[in-house]
Amino acid sequence: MEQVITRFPPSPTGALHIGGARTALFNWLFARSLGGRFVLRIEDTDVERSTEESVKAILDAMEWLDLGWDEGPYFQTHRLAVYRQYARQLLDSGHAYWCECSAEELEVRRGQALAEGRKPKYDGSCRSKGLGEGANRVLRFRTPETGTTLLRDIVKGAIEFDNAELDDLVILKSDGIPTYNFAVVIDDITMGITHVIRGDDHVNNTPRQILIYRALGAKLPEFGHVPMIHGEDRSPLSKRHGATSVMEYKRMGFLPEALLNCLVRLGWSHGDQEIFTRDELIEKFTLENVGKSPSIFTMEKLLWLNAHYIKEKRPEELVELLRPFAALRDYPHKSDGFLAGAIRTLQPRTHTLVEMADAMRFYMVDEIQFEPEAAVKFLTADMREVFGRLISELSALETFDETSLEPVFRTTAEDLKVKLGKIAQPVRVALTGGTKSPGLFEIMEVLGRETVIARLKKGLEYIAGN
RNA sequence: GUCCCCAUCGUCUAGCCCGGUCCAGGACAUCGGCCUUUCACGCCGACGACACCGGUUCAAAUCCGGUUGGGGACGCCA
Repeated sequence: MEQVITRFPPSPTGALHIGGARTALFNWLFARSLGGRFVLRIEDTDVERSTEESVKAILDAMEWLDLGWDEGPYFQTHRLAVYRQYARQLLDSGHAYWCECSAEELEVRRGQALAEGRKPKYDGSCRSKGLGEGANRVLRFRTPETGTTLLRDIVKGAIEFDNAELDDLVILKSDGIPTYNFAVVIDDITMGITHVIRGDDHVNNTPRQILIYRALGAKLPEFGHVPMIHGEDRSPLSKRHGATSVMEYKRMGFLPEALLNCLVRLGWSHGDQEIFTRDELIEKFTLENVGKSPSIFTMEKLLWLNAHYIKEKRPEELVELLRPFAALRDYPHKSDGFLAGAIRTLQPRTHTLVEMADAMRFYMVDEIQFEPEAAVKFLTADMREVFGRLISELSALETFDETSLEPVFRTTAEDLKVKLGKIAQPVRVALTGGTKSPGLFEIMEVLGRETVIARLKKGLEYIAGN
């Protein structure tokens, strides 16, 4: 069987967004699952809007998501000679002709047609003029005026188009640069693409592209049009829906595996399974299980998935991942071992790396701030005795860890005839500044005896000062 | 306007192709409970959907037609 080759062809007019990332993911998964190749191609024929920065941003995002490509990145602007050669072939075989209608003129005609409720298609006025190449002329494809073109789509099924609905599309602009519909076909042919997996906003382009394949006598690839991703208002995801760029999710503290897992489940499913490892996805992904209807992207499940992956990570890995987020805060330097210990206690209770970086504040700073309300409520005079007793017990403790700490608190509580819960909250406030935190004993083990005692004394000072 | 696509809980979806096992299953979110030194995690439970109308059939979420709703395309953008 012939080797599968898929491609992801972003146009570098902005960052890699959620929708594009999912398309890339599907192509990547499809190729990987079948032992095929995955090609990255930059569609930069829109010279006006394409930028270097966008190229870099897209590559960075692909890298962050770890969607590696086997070929490319190819740039369409580097392949102009190839397109011209095929355009020539089309011209020579009578499948294309030069057109002298100006862009302005066409704009007017289009406006009129729309206003009159007609389909705004090119009227074919230069079709039989037999024009040659010249300044300000574009090359148009001669679309058959009758008949139908059938698209057998892997996800949508068979779709038939009336050729009469199509018009003579421009394939070479007046500056000699190919248009999208032409360049894609030539690239997909010459790069040996076997499966074109893309957003279903392209289904209407497909019959035009199929016609070009035919005119060139080229073999058709398989097509799979996946539904688009929408925002909560059911319109296609765009800037006004908030974060749409992949890298924004990185900045918000999401893990790539969580984003990927979230994206793959938008439109695709494998029974009731929600969590997939990369290998599982490669093993289980099929185009047949891609749905036909558009889906809405929300952060709810992403947050849950991210929390899940954070819980699963080794604390040591999280130390690395957290570094850039910690650097954004005024934290003093701490050893990796200390960091790993702190992180381990935070893992079950944070959804994002940003949350975690914030939550670890009390581990990091030398002087913690008491939340006023918490201090007033828990750092009360009756805690004097408790704290005093704790400080001396703790100082005398041989080993200072979770298991040795617990009995100290239990016996102290018993001796002083109070419930453990009664002394836990005040200690928590003294240690962390607030009323919510990881388990008391795990915190203490991470913080270490010295810091714990120092903070208990600070608590005592606060009590004395009131 | 013309053409194309889509339609199951608030959201992501299973089931639909090959009608009965579905008074529709899972997950997220929400609410309640358990666990518990707080907050979480975890566990248990609740809420909650086949867009509508008609047809075919002994039987329809599943097949057919229409309606409505949503989306896409109609560029010398991609």
